[in-house]
Amino acid sequence: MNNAQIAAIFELLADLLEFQSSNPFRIRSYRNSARVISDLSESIATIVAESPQQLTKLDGIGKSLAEKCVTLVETGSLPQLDELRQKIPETVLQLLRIPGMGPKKAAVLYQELHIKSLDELKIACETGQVRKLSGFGEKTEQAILANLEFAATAGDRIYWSEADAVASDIRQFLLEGPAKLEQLELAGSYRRCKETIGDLDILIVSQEPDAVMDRFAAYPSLRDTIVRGGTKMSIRLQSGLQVDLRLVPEESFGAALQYFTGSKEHNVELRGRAKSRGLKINEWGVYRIDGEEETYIAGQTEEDVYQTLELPWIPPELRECRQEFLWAEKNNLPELLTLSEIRGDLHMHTTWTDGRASLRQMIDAAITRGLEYIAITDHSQRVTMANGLNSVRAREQWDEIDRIRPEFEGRIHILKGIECDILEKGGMDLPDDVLAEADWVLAAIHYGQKQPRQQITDRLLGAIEHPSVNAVAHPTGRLINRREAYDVDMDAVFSACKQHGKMLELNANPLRLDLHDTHCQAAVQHQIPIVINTDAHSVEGLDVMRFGILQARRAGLTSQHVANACCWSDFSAQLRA
DNA sequence: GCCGTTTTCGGCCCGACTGTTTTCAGTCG
Repeated sequence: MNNAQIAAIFELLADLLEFQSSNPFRIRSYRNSARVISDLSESIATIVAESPQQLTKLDGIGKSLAEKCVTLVETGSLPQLDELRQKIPETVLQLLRIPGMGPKKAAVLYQELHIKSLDELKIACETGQVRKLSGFGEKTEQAILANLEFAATAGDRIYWSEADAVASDIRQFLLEGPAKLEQLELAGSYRRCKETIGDLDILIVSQEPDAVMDRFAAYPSLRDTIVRGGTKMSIRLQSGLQVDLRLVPEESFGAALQYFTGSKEHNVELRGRAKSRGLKINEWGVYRIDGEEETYIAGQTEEDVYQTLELPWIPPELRECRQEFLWAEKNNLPELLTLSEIRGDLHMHTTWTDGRASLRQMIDAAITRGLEYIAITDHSQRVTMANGLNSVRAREQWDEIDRIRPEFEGRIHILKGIECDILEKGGMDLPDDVLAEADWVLAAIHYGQKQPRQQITDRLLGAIEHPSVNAVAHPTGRLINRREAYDVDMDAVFSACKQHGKMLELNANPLRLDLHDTHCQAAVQHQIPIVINTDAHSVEGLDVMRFGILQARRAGLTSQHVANACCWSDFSAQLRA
């Protein structure tokens, strides 16, 4: 049983306990542990095998949850979970996905009307049974009917890049409205630059709140208004995306921005720290508590809020309650990587295989984007679908690069590269003598992704040990929201990269973002250089670099950790070494 | 269920909005 599976079981337990209206803090413990376990780069199974007492050293995992981890690893099941499943059919959890439907209401529906699915709920609403229940009314019944269709998709998160496009559009729409806005900022997971976004949060300071909300209500792709109060309004777009808008006073803007940026876990930690100092933090500001008296002491800027806890401002990308408080306490926050620090891009395709732009077009586009060096890395022959290069064509392409290099002398350095497949049976897709002629070799798995853990791991280790390979491309193979990562022992991959001096790619494609941020952190701990590449299949594809940068920032990476943030002379020296 | 320089019990972040209620519970973020 791997970490993701254990985390999923703890999440399910939390859902089932919530449905039973168990102690909310107990539920939170399960959710916390799920988060900690899925963020962990070490495998729980390995810890259980080697030294199970280490489990309780993990933040948020105590005696009880540690025992459950051991049981799960050793038996693959959990008696407590089986018992709960006996009592509550898992399908009733669907009810919780309806906006406005929480555990209390869902439990009443299940207990009073024996409703176990969305279909049954629809019939009960249409026949007017729901309104008769205590605590329910006609409006609730109508709201359930109106929200039922969202239940199927609720919880679906969109890519950060998509959210960014929507956010920019709404921002512009609001700024162009008649109401004067003194401040406008997007908060939430969008501001933290998470891989995927559940909804958008907008904070505004304005003297004309009604006019702002009227403008918001007139947004062209609005589908309906969910709530509208004095300071808060929520809408749903036609795409299903929810957008929350909040109006805050000037003196609260920083506190609100901090609060609504989250993460929840970061805020819980922050408020705990405030409490121990006799302070209280909410979205309106920081208050000193003196008996019954509450005195506002800060809140206009985020810096002010952190300052009251003697902490420096923490970049939003780091606010996940991982290491940021430890860094901040020592005034040792990393100087996070920026796009302008990137000097090279070492993974891109051309019309020689499945790229849409020619070799020259890609080179020109890289120059336009200010890159100092690039590697042309078309697919190898195994990727037949993409017209992958065999030995002959690979050498032809490299000869072509040799021929045109002088034209670009002094403008850009071009590496003769290849994205060479790691074959299903193990080994590289091109002969050693061919690979030895390349300047830069990426090793990648495209086939046999469903193989068992040991087989995938062995294939990767074989590639890492190969003398011509420089880096592993998209090391886990996951596609966000579409395909799970293949099952691989990342600890073994890290050790092998460290031992053989190889790099790991952070693929900047917003669908991939592979390595995961926690893997990047683990790689840094192993002193493995990260190389952030676009994997561009077109000229425009080179522009996804910025998404890779955001991922790197969330991992706490600085230019020191990233190989292609080096200038050409340092990078080429590193290659020769 | 976790945690501890208020340490083995008693806390655990906090406020807005809605609908169903006559003062508040449930939900959400």
